[in-house]
Amino acid sequence: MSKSVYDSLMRPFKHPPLSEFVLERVLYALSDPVRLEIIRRLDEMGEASCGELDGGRPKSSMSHHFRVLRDAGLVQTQNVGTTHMNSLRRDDLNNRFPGLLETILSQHD
Amino acid sequence: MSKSVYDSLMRPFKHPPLSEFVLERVLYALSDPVRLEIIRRLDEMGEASCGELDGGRPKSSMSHHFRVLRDAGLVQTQNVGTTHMNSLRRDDLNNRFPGLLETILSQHD
DNA sequence: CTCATAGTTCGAATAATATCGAATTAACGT
DNA sequence: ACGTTAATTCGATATTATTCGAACTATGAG
Repeated sequence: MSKSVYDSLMRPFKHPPLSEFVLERVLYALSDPVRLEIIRRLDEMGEASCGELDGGRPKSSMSHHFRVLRDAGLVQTQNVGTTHMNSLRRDDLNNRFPGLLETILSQHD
Repeated sequence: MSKSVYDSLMRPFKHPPLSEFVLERVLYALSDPVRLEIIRRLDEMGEASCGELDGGRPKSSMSHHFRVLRDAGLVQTQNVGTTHMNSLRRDDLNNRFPGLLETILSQHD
């Protein structure tokens, strides 16, 4: 599911394995407006750096939110040069919680 | 959607209208293990009193959790005699957030 | 009317989160 | 090496939640 090819690039961050995904933690991570917005943008954009997604918010705040999202298994972050590229762990999420991500992302207003 | 017939029975509790449902609030309400369990039991049982769903937990704690669930629009509570009967606001939820409740309830482990 | 039952509300203690500046780390360009 | 950029970690503060006993409310039974 996760690409072992990229493992070395993702070393600095803990990306939990499927077996450690917890539904409550995923729902909690998505219950914050800032984090939900991050997920929506990543859904549209495919991938984005942290800087592209702050809405003028301090980096340290954003970093915190990204960590919550990573810990929940929603986002994976890989170092590419000096920036951190984030993307959704779509396949992993759909494998562990079928339909959940798509259903939440399909909600509007 | 909500039955006006029952309005008088539900007076003591504020049940938000569809227009006030907020996705983040719903996700937050479900991110607590106790509350998620309540929702799962209500899904199985159809309806239940508060007392039937406490797992030996204090009444005041349960009352708090039910309030969070009501405020999010997940649960409706009506006074019937001396007990409070709770049930899922299935139709309202499916109307406002199509598929969300079912998708979350279909997750296991 | 009195008592018991079912839940709520209040209040206080504890715990968990959020926010953000400052210091830190890492990788790149020159 | 040095400076720059990108983002994390640290630490402090503030906000918000959780928990639960005690007091309160409402309903029904006797």
